[in-house]
Order: sequence, then structure tokens, then C-alpha cells
Amino acid sequence: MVLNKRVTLKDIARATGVHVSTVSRALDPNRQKTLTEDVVEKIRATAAELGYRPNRVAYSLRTNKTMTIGVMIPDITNMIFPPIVRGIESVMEPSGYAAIIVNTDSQRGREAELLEILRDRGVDGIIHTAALLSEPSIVDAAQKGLPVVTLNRRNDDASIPFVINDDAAGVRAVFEHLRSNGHEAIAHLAGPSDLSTGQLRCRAFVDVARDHGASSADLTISEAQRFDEEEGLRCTFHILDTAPDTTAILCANDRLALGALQALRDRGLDCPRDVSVTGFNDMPFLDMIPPGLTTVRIQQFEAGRIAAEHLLAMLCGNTALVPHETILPVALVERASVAAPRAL
Amino acid sequence: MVLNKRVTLKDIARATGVHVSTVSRALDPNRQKTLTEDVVEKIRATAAELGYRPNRVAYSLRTNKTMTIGVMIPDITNMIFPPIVRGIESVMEPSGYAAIIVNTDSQRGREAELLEILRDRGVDGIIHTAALLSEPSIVDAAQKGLPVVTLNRRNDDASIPFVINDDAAGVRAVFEHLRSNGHEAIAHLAGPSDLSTGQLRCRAFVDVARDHGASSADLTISEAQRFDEEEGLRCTFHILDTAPDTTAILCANDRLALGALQALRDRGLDCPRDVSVTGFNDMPFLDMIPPGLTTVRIQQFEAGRIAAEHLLAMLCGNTALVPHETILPVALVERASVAAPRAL
DNA sequence: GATAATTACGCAATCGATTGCATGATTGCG
DNA sequence: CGCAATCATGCAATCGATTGCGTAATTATC
Repeated sequence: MVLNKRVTLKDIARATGVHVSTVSRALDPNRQKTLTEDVVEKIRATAAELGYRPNRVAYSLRTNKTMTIGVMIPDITNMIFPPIVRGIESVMEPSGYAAIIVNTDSQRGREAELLEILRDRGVDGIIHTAALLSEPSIVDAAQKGLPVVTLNRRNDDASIPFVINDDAAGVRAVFEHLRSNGHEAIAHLAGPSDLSTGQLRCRAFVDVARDHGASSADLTISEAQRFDEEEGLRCTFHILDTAPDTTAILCANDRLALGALQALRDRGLDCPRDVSVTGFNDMPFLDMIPPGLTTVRIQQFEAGRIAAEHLLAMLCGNTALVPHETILPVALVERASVAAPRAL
Repeated sequence: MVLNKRVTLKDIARATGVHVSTVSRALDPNRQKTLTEDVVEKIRATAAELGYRPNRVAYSLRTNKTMTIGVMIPDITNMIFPPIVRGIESVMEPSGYAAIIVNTDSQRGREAELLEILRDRGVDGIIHTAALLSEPSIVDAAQKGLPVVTLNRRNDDASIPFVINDDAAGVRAVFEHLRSNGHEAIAHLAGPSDLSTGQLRCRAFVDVARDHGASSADLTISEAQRFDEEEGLRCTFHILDTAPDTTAILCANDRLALGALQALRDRGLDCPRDVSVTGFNDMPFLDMIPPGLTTVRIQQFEAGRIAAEHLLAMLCGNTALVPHETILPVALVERASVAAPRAL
């Protein structure tokens, strides 16, 4: 434990014979213009020589800026989040910010608790991904003046800018793709309604189905409690049992769709011959899993990057420049899980 | 920007009529025994009432502890890392630590650079995953007294404890599994030799092959420059071209193996009928990709958890209790990518 | 009941920076 | 050459906690 003592401004001041405040100014590009050229030069030289590294903690205490942001996500092991995180990082790191990432597991209590931890640590701002719709703590924080951007969550609250993928357009594209393949009996395997993506996609499904002449009463919708394979399996059984004439299942995300595929196999049904299935997100390696899921590609890295840029603008005081809503385009990815329904 | 002013010790002191140092002591469980019962009670009550939250930055400045650790990984989008991160988190968060995660992309310069950033931020310790073998900066840091634990990297340096999966046993298990299926001409699709896992697995392959009577000269080994599908594809072509009688390819990880499968398809070969292939890691969703890769399951979450516990012990000054090496058991996972070689 | 030991709390320095204000030195202007 | 304006730098407070030491008040001891 023989940590070399850190070099401080005081050390440099002593070495150069000037006052510590002069050193502070000499090392700040914005204020070195108020000093004599050669004094600055000398200070910078000895600072470099001594291997000076500013103490960010002291800086933070004085300026009340930690140069740290919080990133709240449901679960980093869910493969759509790592690219988002890297997108965020691609903007924040070059600007001198570090990110503390926390996993909420989509639990209400955890979300508030982790938000508290982040605030205690004095983060300068927060990017909140896939916020629970019913959790108010993040809104509170934003209203108290903490810069917040949400990702994958529409907010009514005008003070919180959000970045989302165009879920409605994606659902519509998939739905119409299924229709153009001849499907009439399209069921929706919906995500949890307390998550923004689950709710948005379900609403989009209802809307587009109605546009195509279905009455709400006709619609087969089964809501998953989580975005995972197990729930996909369960809900698909439910759909097959309650609406046996279903020819296509439009799933709210890929993992639900993978569960659906499994359920079909379990029932001795073939995808796409007996039932067509579609996903959402186009997660990594999805193309390698048979029969090849038709899905919607979303821009993960890009979403993270843009959310970070918006947050950065807010941190710099340019809140006015940040659009309240940013909707990223999505793309239909056609693979083999959709085919014409079997002739009756 | 109307952030409610934070409540400080001074505010509590004013409200209760005692000195700020008394408040400080009253709020610290370790030192409140030196105070009168009712003073403590009163202080805690008003602290709660005022909604006091300690300022961690000030605490850090005074105590020189940031309660933050750095976690260096190659790339969070590589699916084996998220579980490791969660394993780390499962230990650190309950102990009051936060983690700053950085992605090195296995680049030498980035690794040193990010380490510097972490040190500037005053992290109390570092967990370094998949360190480059040739990068000395982390060793420097450890020798200067910064607590460091490496994961997936053996170090010669006795001052750095490491946690690794039993790569050698895994390679041996796969190799012997292939042998027991009748394979003689087993090639190794090796990982980058500047990564510990690449090197360890390759060495293990050479060792076990020799144990089974192969001379080094006979061995077919093709080294990938990165752990990805593209390199797996390229190296497999290389193997097929230079050693066309190869009946099995033992890959250093799953992604290389997926590339190998693609290469076989491209050449019109069937796995496992023509060539058997094995992977390493058992990454998520691997079981869903045909033909089902036989691989080695490693304990990702557990590795993270243990590394974190070791680091935590070091942070508490119990360095002596931390074993220098921790080797986690692995398990062979048999799927359909291995079969007996075609009869000649 | 006088002195010593203990208790309970206050005082003030400290961590390493930033920053408004003061001040001495320099320059400009007439 | 004298006075004002400007410039370069120093001084000291400050951010919000922790902590060694000092001291008044209480309790213990004989």
C-alpha cells in the first residue's frame, strides 16, 4: 500500500514559487489568458514534469459537477442494451463523462432505489432506458432540475426529452407484410403493458388492425408479463387455445417470438407452414436461428448515441436546443418465418 | 434549474443546536456510541425530517475513498460479458460500491488510456477482464498499490489475484470427447495469442494432443486475430485448404465456431456428418442455432461474483485472505455438432 | 469533599481544487 | 512627470464532510 502521494496544485505552486490559485488558472485553458505567457509555460512544464493529474473529487466538490452520468437499464444481459450503452459511451467518454450503469430488472422498487443511489452520487444527468410507465420517481427528479433523457419511453411530461424507435411504424410494417401474405387472423403477443415498448406496440397493433377493418372485439391479444421466451411460450399456448384459427402471431419482441416458435414445435405445428411468426428488435444472432425470424430492426447504438447527445446538450445548458421527441426510423427485415397461410 | 438546495450536516447542526462534528458522529453507526443516547436520537430524527443525504463527494475528498470501482472489459456487446458484469454488481452494489465500466476493444492504447481515466477518477480498485497479455499498465497500477483483480487472465505477477475458468480442463474434455467419437485429425481454431484465453486454450490443446500421441509438427492450428465469426470463417477456410483430411475443428470460442459452421456450409460440407465442430463458452441462444454446438459451459456470473468478492476483501484490507488463483470448474455441453467421422 | 478519571461535545484543521476580491506593479495618457 | 487605467498575481473563503485534540461537565475513588 505504498501509493505514491498524488501531486497537487500546492506541490506545483511550491515548485514554481507562485500561489496555488495562479497554478489553477495556468492549467485552465479558459483562464490562462489572464496570466503572463512565461508563467503559464513554466507552470505547465513543471506540472507535466511532476506528473500532475487533477483531483476530480476536489473539482467536483467545488464546482458541484461530477462529470458522471447515470444510465438506468432493465438488464444488461438483454442483448439489445449493450449496443445502446456503447452508443451512449461513444458520446460521453470523449466529452469527459463517465457512466454508472445500473440494472433495474424492471422492478418498481429497484428503479426508485437505484435512482436514489445515482442522485446520492451526484450524477450530472441521467439516461433512463425503458422506464416503467407507472414509476414517478424519474419524473420527480427531472422536475427538480436534474437533466434526464428517456430512451424507449414516451413521456407526457414535457420536461423530459425522449428518444424512441418508431414502434408504431414497425408494427404497421409487419402487420401489412402479414396481410400482403394473405393473413387475416393475426394475433398479437404483447409485451408487458407497464413498459412503454409493450404498450406502444400493442396500441399500434390495435390501431393498424382497426385500419384494416378488424373490430376491437375480434382481436386476439395475449399479454406477456415479461419480455422473455418463457412468457412467449405461455402466451402462445394461450393464443392457440383460445383462437385456434390464428394463422400469424405478431410478437412484441424477438424473445417472445422465440418462445412462440418453441410453443408451435411443442404443438407439432410448423412455422411458417402452419403459423407465421414475427418478432421485433432484430437482436444479434437472430438470423442464425431457424426458420429465420421476420422482424423489425431498430437502431440501438444510434438511439444511445442520440440520447447521449441530447443529454450532453442539456448538461451544457442548451436545453432549449433539445427536441422533446426524437423518433428513429425502423426497418422491416424479411426472413423465413412468414409465408402464406395454409389453404383452408 | 431550481434544484432544492441539498441538506448538509451544517443544516442539521443548526436545527438541533449542536456542532457539525457532533452531527457527523451521530450519523455514523461506528461512532455514535461516544454520544449521549438522546442527542443521537434527536439528530437522527431531524436528519430524517430534513431529508438529509450525505454528500459522497465531500466524503470522498476527506477520506480518499470514492466507493467506486473500475471494470475494464473488451466489449460489452460480446454476450459473455454482461453476466460477468451482473455478477460483479451483485456483490458491489450491496456493499455501497458503484462500478464504472469501460470497453477497451482489446486495443493496447485504449487499455492504458482508460486505466488512466479510471485512476483519475480515483477508483478504489479495478476488475480487469480479459487483459491483454502484453499490456503492462495494469501491472504498474497494481504495484503502485491499487487493488486489482483480473478475470480470464492468468498473471505471473504475484500481487494480482486472478479468477479464471478452467480452460485447460475444458479443452481437454472437448478433445477427449472428439477422440472418443473416433476423431484423429483434430484441428484447433485458436483465439488471438495476445489474449489470455486464446493463449491458454491453445496451449491446452497442444498439451492434450501431445498426451494423445500427436507430435507438435502434426498439429493443425489456425490463429484468429479476433474472437468473431468473420475470423472463424477465414481460419476454417485456411484449415480446410491446408489440412483437407481434418475431421473435427476444436474452436477457441463459440463465435469462431459459428464462423466455422458457416465456412463448412459455404464449402458444401455438413456438420457433423463431414466435419465435427466444437465451441467454448456456451453463450446465450447458442442452443437454438443448428446443428446445436457442442461446447464448454463457463460460469460467467459466478466468475464476476467471485472476482468482486476478492476485490472487496482487498478494499477492506484483507488482501492476505485473497487466494492468488481461483480456477472455476467448467462443464462439457454435448449437442449435435459432434458425430463420428465419416468412414474413409 | 478533594482529586483523578471518564464522558460528551466543541473547535479547527484538513482533503484539493475554484473563484471573487484585493493589491501591487505596470502601462497609458495628457 | 503625475494620475488613472489595466494587468498579473496573491489572499482567503468555499464546497461538505471527517477527525485529532482540547475542555467543560460529570462520575468515580478514597
